[in-house]
Amino acid sequence: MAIERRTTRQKEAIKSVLEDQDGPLLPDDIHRLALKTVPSLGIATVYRSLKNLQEEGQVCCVEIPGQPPRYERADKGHHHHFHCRNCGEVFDLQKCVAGGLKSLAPAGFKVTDHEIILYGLCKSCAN
Amino acid sequence: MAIERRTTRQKEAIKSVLEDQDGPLLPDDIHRLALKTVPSLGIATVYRSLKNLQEEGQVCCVEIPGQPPRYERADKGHHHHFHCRNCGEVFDLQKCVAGGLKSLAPAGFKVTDHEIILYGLCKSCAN
DNA sequence: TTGATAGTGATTACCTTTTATCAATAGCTA
DNA sequence: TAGCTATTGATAAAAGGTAATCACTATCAA
Repeated sequence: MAIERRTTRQKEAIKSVLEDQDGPLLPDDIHRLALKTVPSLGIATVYRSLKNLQEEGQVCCVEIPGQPPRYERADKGHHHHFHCRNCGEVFDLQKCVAGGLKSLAPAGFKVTDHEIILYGLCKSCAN
Repeated sequence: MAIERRTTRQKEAIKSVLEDQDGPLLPDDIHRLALKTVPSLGIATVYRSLKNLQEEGQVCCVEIPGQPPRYERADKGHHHHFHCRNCGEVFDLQKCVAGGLKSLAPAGFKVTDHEIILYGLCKSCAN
């Protein structure tokens, strides 16, 4: 039988952080932000909750090459990311130029999926 | 003063593997392949050599999200990669549709660089 | 050929992120 | 409210990849 789920301040705080997010966050960022609501929150609970939220399909994982996984709400639809080389923050991009991408693959290859990451300087770091 | 570099069977074997490569390889792959030439080759030497070759600009690092770094020759020019979800192998793509990518970034952001990764099934795994 | 020393290989240590442990706490149902 | 048990938090420990150590080997200039 499925395990009974209980509502806790910790889970609510973590979900709230993810709902307010502007781009994908590191577990540590989520921890730091949720501590404002639940000062006793442990990092283990953050990892546990992220795992559960992922299984429930509420949260998805964003991976930037060479970096640990970040997490964001799963209801944002298809989009990609911008990684600032100065401050390290990751931002969502609004549109996707997926058209033409499949033509990049060699003959016989089946493309199901793609990832685009832009690098550079974010607005704050560019000035 | 710069450290004197010596030519060794180990380094030659590793360079040879990288020259024959068809796509980026994991340190472990390089080790396994180079063992055919130098049966005593240790993994530490592979890491050391890759570091040196990178510093010398002969080799560059390819990172696929959620995976350890792979290495390939640095003389291939700008290109991207295809990652097979079945066998895990990474293949080079020939062309790049970088045009229009910069328009994805929000106003004020400075794009210097980009990464495109296609996912799916390679020729062998697709049939 | 020889000697100084760069390179090697086996191993251990390391680093960072993530998971397991376990006693204590706190939701929730009856 | 009581009691069962899911959840928590602190901590230890795992996992994975990479770098450091160190005695030994092998390259290369003289």
